Amino acid sequence: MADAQPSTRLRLTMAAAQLFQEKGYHGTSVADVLAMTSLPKGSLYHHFPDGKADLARAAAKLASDVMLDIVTAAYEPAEDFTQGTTRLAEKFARLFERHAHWRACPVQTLLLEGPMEAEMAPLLQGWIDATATQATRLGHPEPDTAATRVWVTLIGCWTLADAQKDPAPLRAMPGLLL
Amino acid sequence: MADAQPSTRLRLTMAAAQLFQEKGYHGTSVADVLAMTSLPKGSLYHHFPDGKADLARAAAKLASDVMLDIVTAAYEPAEDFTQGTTRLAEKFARLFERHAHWRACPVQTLLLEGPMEAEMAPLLQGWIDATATQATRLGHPEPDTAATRVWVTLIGCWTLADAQKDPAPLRAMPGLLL
DNA sequence: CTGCCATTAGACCATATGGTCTAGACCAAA
DNA sequence: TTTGGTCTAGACCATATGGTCTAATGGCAG
Repeated sequence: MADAQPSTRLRLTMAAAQLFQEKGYHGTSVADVLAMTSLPKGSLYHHFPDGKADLARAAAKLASDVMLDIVTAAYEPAEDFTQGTTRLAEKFARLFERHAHWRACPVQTLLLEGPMEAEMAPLLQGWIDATATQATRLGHPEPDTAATRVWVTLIGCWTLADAQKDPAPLRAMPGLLL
Repeated sequence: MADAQPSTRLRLTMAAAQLFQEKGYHGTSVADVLAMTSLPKGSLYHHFPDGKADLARAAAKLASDVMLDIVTAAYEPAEDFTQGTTRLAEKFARLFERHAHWRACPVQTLLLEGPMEAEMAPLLQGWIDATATQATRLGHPEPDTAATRVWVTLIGCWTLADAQKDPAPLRAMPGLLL
């Protein structure tokens, strides 16, 4: 007891986020989402009248918010920007090790295929902006450039880690920025 | 007259490479490939008995070979490694501008979704190795590290460029390595 | 209790998709 | 010319998929 299950809408969104992250937009069927949540079709089309695309939007938003939380959690306790970046990379490396769907950046598949490629840019930019804010707070002289460098390198390392099925490139990432 | 169309097998492979690069494995149907080549189904399943997966393998190999050619063409005439890297980034930026399917790294979608994720790692590694060879030839002190850094940063910049629909991050990429 | 509304439930449908199969065209060797 | 193999052609099939529709269900305001 005390299950306190999240709302139906949130359950669908979370399952969808996980599946899209892992298998991409076209690789995930609405039946997959339904199976993972044990919910009937009616619920899905009630909460997301536009169906799969609608669900993908919500999932991307959710995933992006999680990313923002991770950025904050990484940099907030850090003493300087470099240390925060190292904490960030370590967090992603841990997630990579523990959960199959974290083997790829949450939004990468949705960015590459599927009907909402265009909507992904602001999300990615949001992560960069949040990182730049932290860089400013930590006294970095060029916050925007630094934040962009972090994310560009992070995404590249993530891709390499995915290919190698090994989080090592993620952990090596802060070293590449020096 | 002097059309000299490539073989049926090659036509299929090229079309598949382009479509997979653009829309991913699940986002591309065999009907799409057939439509692009104006070939009947029988030809496809004659040359690729295992169907779509078989075709994807050939397409990935072809795309990878093209990448290796581009690496060679970029570094061969260069005077030093940095100059070669700049030439490489510029080549991809040009392709990005001219062809829709070059908006993403050829192998990225196949790496993230589809049945042959595992087979992508050696291809990516091949590009890194080829780059390392060039780095050695050009007298770089740490060829392996340098080559890895180039590709990690390149892929990250490519992703950002895709999101922003602007090749600027690709052109800015060599500057990030200094 | 009653009526209303949001939600759940899942049968049902049209289409898209990957794949098979048989018939025939083409071509080179005998 | 015949024969045998390769390749083209596309009709055909089973299944998967996204989406619709109507019928319950449950809680809550009156």
